[in-house]
Amino acid sequence: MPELPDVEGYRRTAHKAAGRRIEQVDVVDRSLLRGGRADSIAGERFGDPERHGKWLIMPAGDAEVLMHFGMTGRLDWAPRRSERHQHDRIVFVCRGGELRYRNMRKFGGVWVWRQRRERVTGPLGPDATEVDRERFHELLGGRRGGLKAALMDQRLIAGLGNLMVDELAWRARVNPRASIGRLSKRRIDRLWEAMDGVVRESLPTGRVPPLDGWLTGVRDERAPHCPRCGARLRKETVAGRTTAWCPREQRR
DNA sequence: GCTCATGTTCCCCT
DNA sequence: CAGGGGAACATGAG
Repeated sequence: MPELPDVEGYRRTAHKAAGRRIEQVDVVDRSLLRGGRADSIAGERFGDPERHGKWLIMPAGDAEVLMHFGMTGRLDWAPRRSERHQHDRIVFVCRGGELRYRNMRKFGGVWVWRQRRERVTGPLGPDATEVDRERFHELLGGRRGGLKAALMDQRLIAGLGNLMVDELAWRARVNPRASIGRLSKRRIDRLWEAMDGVVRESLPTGRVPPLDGWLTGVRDERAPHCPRCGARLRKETVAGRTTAWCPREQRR
């Protein structure tokens, strides 16, 4: 699940732990604690959580808890002692409840970190919520290669994932295989407007909404059709990921 | 048994 | 150096 809006939802979940004392950290699966020592934040209080792209950052005393969710991660707030899920890998037990980092496939992980964030996250571009039209043009301007790969690149813009990129390309009526260098200013404008709309409308939902009128609403069907024009959608691998688009509206 | 999955990284080419 | 393709990571669902 986790793209920008999903992680934004986890940030809201994490906020329930803000201001609370960390009684203990249960490292159920050691392999998901990718850096730092979990017991070093016992007794500290969580601060207000932040999000940058697909990263969730929780201050805890003089440390930060960095979380990445891979493809199957999530975060839950639950009463202490209530039954845990099979894939709850790291649990932050607080007064009044516990924050549970769950991850089935074990991509991503948790860091208890006191050094430069970038050493864990790698270089990240601006969060997609903070890229205005002008900045978008600047970011894409110096770039060659395919559109899809560029928008998925977290170093360029942080937070967009496979579903969102397909969604915004479809909304902008631009082919995901398009070469950036050959896109008109007008098309890049349309891409920015689509990105902005998809991001804004997804944020409150906590996911890329599979709504009527969204590509995400139909892409998982066996024979999906374009919600606008009804053409049969294409599904192929682009930039290494399963990509859905409308061959009638998103021509090369 | 097989294929596919909303992410990232690393290696090898061009 | 910039990009692209493919494999790997780990685990489940269909």
